[in-house]
Amino acid sequence: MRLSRSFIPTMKETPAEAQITSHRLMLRAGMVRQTSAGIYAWLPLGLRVLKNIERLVREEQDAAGAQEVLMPTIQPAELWKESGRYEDYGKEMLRIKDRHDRDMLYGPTNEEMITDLFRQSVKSYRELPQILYHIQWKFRDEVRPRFGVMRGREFLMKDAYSFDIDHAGAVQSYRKMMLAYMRTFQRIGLKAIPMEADTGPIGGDLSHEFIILAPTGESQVYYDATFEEMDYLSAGAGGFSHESAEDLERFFKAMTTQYAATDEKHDATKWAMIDAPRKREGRGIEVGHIFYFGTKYTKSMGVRIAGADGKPVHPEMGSYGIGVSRLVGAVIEASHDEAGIIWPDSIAPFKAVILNLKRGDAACDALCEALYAKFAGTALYDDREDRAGVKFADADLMGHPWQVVVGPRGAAAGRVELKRRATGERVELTPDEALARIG
RNA sequence: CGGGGCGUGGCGCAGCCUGGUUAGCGCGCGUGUUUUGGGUACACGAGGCCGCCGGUUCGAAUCCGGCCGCCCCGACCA
Repeated sequence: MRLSRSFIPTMKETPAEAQITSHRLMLRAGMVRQTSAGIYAWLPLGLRVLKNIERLVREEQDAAGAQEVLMPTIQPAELWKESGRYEDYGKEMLRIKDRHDRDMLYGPTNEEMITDLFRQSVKSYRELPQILYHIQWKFRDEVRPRFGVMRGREFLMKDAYSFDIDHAGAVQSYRKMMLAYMRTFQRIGLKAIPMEADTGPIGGDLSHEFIILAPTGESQVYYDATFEEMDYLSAGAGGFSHESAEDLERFFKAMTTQYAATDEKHDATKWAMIDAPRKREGRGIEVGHIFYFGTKYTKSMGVRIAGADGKPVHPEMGSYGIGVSRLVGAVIEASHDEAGIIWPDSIAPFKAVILNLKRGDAACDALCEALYAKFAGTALYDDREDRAGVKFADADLMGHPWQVVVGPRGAAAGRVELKRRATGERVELTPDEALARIG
């Protein structure tokens, strides 16, 4: 994309409504614009990041054996009346009426709907286990939306639902999802820690929230450094496979025996027993939450399937959420500096930005065009007629992992400068060397 | 939902208390000159229902009332 032709409205100053870092940077970098309290429009740069996170989440869900579906945003109230949550959910649920005066709602979550879909088709234990997920916009009419996309009323969420014939199977599904989550967060470039959580309105008796560390987090968290040292992506010895019950068991044990707690569940006595150098504490942002809730919905909604002995059984369920749009803000909270955002390579909107420091200079223009063509759409080309300083500042602000700086001096000699955003390190290279380095 | 604050060109703000010419400043935007590796300088220019409705007044951005919107702190949440 050529910056001169793009819709990426960067700003030098921060709009007054934005207080926390990620919100300020997202507005300044031209990623989003607010349309109402807690409701945002995603502009090209922000949407690219959102899509990248969505892609990683999808890949890991698929790898764990979950199947993607897409449920509607608007749901009939009947399903919620059936489960009993139509009354329980309160004002957070946006209730609407259609032209026939039927009660509808904008989905805040999808347990009821997925359970309805399941009961329509699944009749036998032979068809289990099943894990279904979708990535869809949700609406929760928060009393007080804040922190930009991290606490919006409308948000993009990946929610998965597992169906198993018995408790043992449900636990297995739960562990699979937990592993998928740790892999997902690692790929996004985050250190996420699973912490035991209350189950809240969704109900159930086994639940973990996934928390990443960032100074602006909403709650105080404590955990053992072991979590940071683990590699959830490696396949060999020490790694974990979704397919192996032993691996999942070992993985789950590792996740639940090391100390990790939010301030609500913090146990000062246990904490005191941990070696000081292994203690990690700070503010945390919740980026995912998983629940096992057994037969809560299959009972209330009358779901029965044939068990092995031919007798009817209520399947056991779990649900698994990742705040996809929240992650965009959360990553920025965890990865930025004075100058702006620092994108992890895996979710960056562009691999690199090409800075043409002197548009109109034949050597610069030619070199930039050649580079831009080689990137084949994966780089942003700053071809604006602005001063070098403006381009440097915007490049840092937008946070591209690599900056390929093309100035008249270097261009004449066939050289460019490659800057790594995260470290600030710069090297002079030939264009081909730079391309190879970026990969 | 309790407490606090704010709404003035795209962004950041001043003006309001003490009503009175064409509503001002910085940034950004346009044109030109200048500068040419970290938000250059100068000149000229475009751009405003002063959140909305009503009231007071000869006269309202300014005073009064109502409404709407947004932000922050707290209680609550992916």
